[in-house]
This record gives sequence, structure tokens and C-alpha cells, in this order.
Amino acid sequence: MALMAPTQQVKRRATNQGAAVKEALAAEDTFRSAQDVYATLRASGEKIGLSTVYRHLQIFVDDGLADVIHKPDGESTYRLCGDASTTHHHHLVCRSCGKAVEIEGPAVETWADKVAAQHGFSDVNHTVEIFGLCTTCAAS
Amino acid sequence: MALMAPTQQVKRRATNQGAAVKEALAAEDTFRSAQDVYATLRASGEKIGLSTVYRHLQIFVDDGLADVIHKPDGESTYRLCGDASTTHHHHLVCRSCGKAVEIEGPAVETWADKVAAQHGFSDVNHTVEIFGLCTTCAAS
DNA sequence: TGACATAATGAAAATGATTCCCGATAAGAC
DNA sequence: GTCTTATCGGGAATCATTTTCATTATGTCA
Repeated sequence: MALMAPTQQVKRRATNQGAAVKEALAAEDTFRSAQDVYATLRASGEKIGLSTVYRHLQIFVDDGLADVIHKPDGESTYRLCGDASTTHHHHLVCRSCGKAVEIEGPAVETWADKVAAQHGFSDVNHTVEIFGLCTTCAAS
Repeated sequence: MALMAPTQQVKRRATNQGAAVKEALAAEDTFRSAQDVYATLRASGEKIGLSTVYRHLQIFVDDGLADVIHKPDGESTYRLCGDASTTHHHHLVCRSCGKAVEIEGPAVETWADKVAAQHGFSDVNHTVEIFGLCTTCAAS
């Protein structure tokens, strides 16, 4: 019961910066790091601070608008998701360009829950990410 | 073809520090961070530097002796594994104490490969970790 | 066994992502 | 328009991890 509905929105002001961050993410279907988004925005002349980028990315995650993937090197990458609040899904991610495809695996969900239950674990969740090279990147 | 066999050992000297790090990991069946292992070793009077701990943990991973899990907060945790070189497996991890159980899911492996293939991804691998609270931690 | 080449070590400095701080700014309410 | 306060943002602070490099210790070979 420790989890609250991700759709539980908090009163939030509309700001240019917030919109800019969302647009930057929406512009591509790839997982992007905060540093990357920040650099892109600044490069396009946007007036925004690094802290603000981090703040909004975290807000998106809290509101269930974006998914996060923690890369092996420790960097966090974000991507907007269609309707994360209602659809639990995973990703097939290109480890070269970051392009991602949302995938579902009902069987995996039930398997995970069953395994956890067998070992007496409660309050379970899981992470499943598939990495590979997309056709474009594999060509180069 | 970029991957080499994890069992491909490199000439390596036997040192007290290396043994100490391995012992520290072997002492518990939980995923532990480098900082944690370092603190434990120093507390027990071991003469070892932080860099050395990091070095050996990485070596274990390279040699297929240990598995890594990158926690959401960015910290990497390590655990020795029975025979990682021959058995591909995943983990059911207690998010409170780090205790882990090795699990297998052949169905998940095939599913992952199939999904990747359907989208034209090559050179595929995946991460599957199940997090929860073990019975002990759930009680407190 | 003794000398040597060099892998391993570790203290300190460097790195890099992320968070914190706090005075300045601007969104929304009245 | 005025006011309240959420939001900004630049810079300092954290923190895990990596790098540097002079010192130490291991395995080898004579």
C-alpha cells in the first residue's frame, strides 16, 4: 500500500521551461539524459537552467508521463510515454542511439509475481529492459 | 562479435587485497556496493584502498564471477555468483536489505529474443530484476 | 635464493552526474 | 494591478567512481 496512483497530479504552474523540456522529449522517441536535453535546449537558444531540466524530468516521472532507464554507466535517461498511468510496459532499446520501442509481455508479469511469491517476497515490482542494436545502427 | 567469452581469464597476480574483497563478498548472499565492501574491510582492520576495492569488483565482473545491479540511485552493487559463466540467470532482490535469490526464466529469455528479432534488433541482451521485500524485512 | 620486470596498490586529485541553496523572477488568484 | 508563493537558475555541494602516479610486492628466471 505504499504506492500511490501515478496519476495523482499536484497543483502545478505552467511555465515556459516546463513546456520546453516536454517538447524536447517529445521531439524524439529515444531515451535521453538530462544533460543531453539541457544541451539541446541551450543550443536552440532556450533560456533554461540545468537544475530546472532535472526538476521537470523528475516531475514527469512522478506524474507517470515519462519512463526512466538507468544506463550501466549510471546516467539516467528519460522518455515520454503514451499513457504510462494505465499501461505497464517495458522497452526494447537501441544501446547505440537510444531509440526505444514500447513492448508488453503479460507472461513476464505473471512470471515475476509468481517467482516473488514463491520466495515470500512482497511489495514486488520489476525491471525488464531489452537492449540491442536497431537496424539503422547495426548497419554502421 | 564484439563480445568475448567471460571466461577468458587474463594473467592475474594473487594478492591479499584481491582475496579480501572476494571473501567480503562471499560472506553474504546480498548485493553490496563498493563503498559498503570498503567500509566493511576497513572496519575489520584490513589494509586496503578504495580504488583497489573498485578494481577487484570490476575484475570479478569481467571474469564472470560476479553480477552487478545498478540501483536506481546510481550506485552499483555486486554479488558473487555460483557459476555465472555457464548459467544465465536473473535475481529476485530485497530492496531493503539487498538479499538476493538467483532465479531462472527460460521463457523470458526466448520471449526477449523473439521480441527483439521482430523489431529487427540484433546483438541483443537484456536485464531482468525483480525487486520486493523479503519476509524478514517485510516484518519490520 | 637473488635480482628484475611489472602488475598491483592506495592516497589524493579529477571527473561527472545529480542535488542543494537561496535570492531573483514570474504565474495565478483576488 | 497587487500579492503570494511556486518556479527559476547559477553556483556550490555531494557522492560514487575513475584516474594518476609514485611506491610496493608478486611471479619469473637465472
